[in-house]
Amino acid sequence: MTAAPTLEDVARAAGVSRATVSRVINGIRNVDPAIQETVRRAIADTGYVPNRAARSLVTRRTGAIALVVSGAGEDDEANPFHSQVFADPFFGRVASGVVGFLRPRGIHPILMFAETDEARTQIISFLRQGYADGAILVSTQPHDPLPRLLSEAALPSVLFARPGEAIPISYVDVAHRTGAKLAADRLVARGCRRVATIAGPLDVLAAQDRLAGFRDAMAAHGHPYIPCVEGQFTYASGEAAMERLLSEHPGLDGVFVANDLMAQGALLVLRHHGRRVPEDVAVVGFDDSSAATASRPMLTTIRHPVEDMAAEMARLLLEHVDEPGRPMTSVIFEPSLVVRESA
Amino acid sequence: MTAAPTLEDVARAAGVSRATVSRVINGIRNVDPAIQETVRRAIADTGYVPNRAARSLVTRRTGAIALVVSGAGEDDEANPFHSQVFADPFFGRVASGVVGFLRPRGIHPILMFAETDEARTQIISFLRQGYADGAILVSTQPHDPLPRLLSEAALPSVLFARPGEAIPISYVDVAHRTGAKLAADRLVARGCRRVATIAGPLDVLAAQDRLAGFRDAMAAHGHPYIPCVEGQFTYASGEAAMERLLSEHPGLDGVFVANDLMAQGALLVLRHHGRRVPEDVAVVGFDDSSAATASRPMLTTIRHPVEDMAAEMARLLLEHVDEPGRPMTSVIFEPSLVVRESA
DNA sequence: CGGATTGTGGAGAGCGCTCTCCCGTCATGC
DNA sequence: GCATGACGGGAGAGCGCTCTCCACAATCCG
Repeated sequence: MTAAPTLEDVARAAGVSRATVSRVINGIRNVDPAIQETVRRAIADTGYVPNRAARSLVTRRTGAIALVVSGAGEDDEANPFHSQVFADPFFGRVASGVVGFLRPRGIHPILMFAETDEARTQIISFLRQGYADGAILVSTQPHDPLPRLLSEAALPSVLFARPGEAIPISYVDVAHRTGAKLAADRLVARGCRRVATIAGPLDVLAAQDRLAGFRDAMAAHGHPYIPCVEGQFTYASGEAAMERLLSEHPGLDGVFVANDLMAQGALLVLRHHGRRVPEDVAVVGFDDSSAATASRPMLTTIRHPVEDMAAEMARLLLEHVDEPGRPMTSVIFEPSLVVRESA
Repeated sequence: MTAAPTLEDVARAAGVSRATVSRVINGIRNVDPAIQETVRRAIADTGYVPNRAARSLVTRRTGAIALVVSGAGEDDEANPFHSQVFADPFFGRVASGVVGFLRPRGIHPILMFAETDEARTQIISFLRQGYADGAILVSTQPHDPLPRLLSEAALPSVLFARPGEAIPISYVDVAHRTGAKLAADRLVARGCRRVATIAGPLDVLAAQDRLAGFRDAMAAHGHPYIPCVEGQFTYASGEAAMERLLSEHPGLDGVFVANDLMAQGALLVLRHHGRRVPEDVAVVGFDDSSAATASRPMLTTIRHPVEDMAAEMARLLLEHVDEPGRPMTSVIFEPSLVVRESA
């Protein structure tokens, strides 16, 4: 195999200078149409393909972006973090949204996983080396250090969900309060009178917002006091919270659970106590995750427009890459109610 | 923000030449330990990170590889190809296997989708530009042109499954005949005496091998004639094939179906005809896809070691990248029987 | 009609790195 | 003793591209 043709070769074939060929390729400045035509033919004849490394070297752009999934799953040999991520339909929706936006623009995402501090450091180093121009970060961990690291390294990046600490970084999020209100409206519309809620860990912003939103909406419906038990967004904590709620408020007829996983646990406990769902107790979850359709009865829940949010992340990121000085932005999306069986 | 430090800066700080710093970083040739130490300190002090573009330019390596999913799904606005891919657990297993191998080596895959000829051409162009050193290709389409394009462009690549045409390209595959034999053994062991099979489209190699392997194994068990109906690997074709089989051989008591999707269709038809599975008719599928656990009764099926296969693809690819002249290789994996409810 | 302005192409300087030479310094062997 | 070679370091030539600067021609305006 002979060496790949370079700009120089094309220029020689077309009888022009290297600069002119570059201009034609990049469509920068005006070039005489006749010369353009000659150059294009020369490119086709030589089978020229621009060398990305050389271009990157001078433009300081790679034309690639990283899709980073950060979190702290129980990472072990048999079931590593990345495998858990792929098994989660949420990630599929994010990736699909990102790809949908980036692909028409000729950009392909680089997949990275950050489940340990070492991995996170490595990712920052990779980005600084210029493997990608920026990062789209999906964090499954409440106090992820990666947003801060990205921000400090001044790497263009966009997060899914508002960061826990106040970090100058762009993000997209869902209107948690509106979602909680949808849940409240649904429960009230079904005629629930004694409503309680299982909140997420209250050091997580999303959990705070969902609780506050739910309480506000219920208050507006004339229910100023809503019993609440805090959970940890896990299945087991959902069970425990439901047990407690049931023992303290045996007469309840409606529960808003701050995520589907806990709701799934709550459903099980309700059944053990002989409560029928939704006849005796209506349950509304949050997230529309796979747990929502996996549980019996299937969960009525609040759905994020994940694909749209992911596409918006990609759009924001490209803006930041193109215009480094640009101020940080956040875009909030409206969730919707998905009615299934549980409420 | 000041400009990122370069090798030159580090060299100056350490009081050595650029070449020496480069040698320390790349661990090439011997460098005096004292000088090494000085250089390392200088690197830490300056916060130096090598520039990938510059390195790529001279080494002609990117240190990145592409994970390409090619196919021809019904791609439309509402449900684009990439979204179908992410929804498929098979892809998740492949990606997970690839990532598991590549990540410890500091390599992150670039995700690419090729569902149209245009996309395929673009991918070849991307690879030729040096976005990645090679490609891992998972093709969901029997007569995919991409393997040939990759081979012709002399791009290091490894396929999942043997290509339809004879193309000089490395691949990993599963021993379809062995898998079919496992199915035959299972049916015979359950006492099935009147066994039939639903094959895949016989222009697909895998389908041919599964059929041939099944017939050979059944012949060895003393059943030289096995009725067969050809399907298209789709749910609907599985239904149609089962209908036909049942009408032509109403007394059958065992079916080997060449993939799970068709088996799922077959199961439904058997139920409609009042046959109990597995009591009246035992059914064995192939692939251990999500359809296997989604169907009722759950399918006994043949499982590929997908993660291992994917990791092997990555390993082979890196070999090809490191040693361009290396002959094409194929690695065949042994499938296993997963016993569930249907047989 | 002259000077200013605009439009178009070429020359050439790097971008930051690797890697081939080359040179000086020792240890080695006859 | 000196030729020989091994070893460790420096000098510098590019890798292929973009982009600034410059030259030149054509157009414009007063």
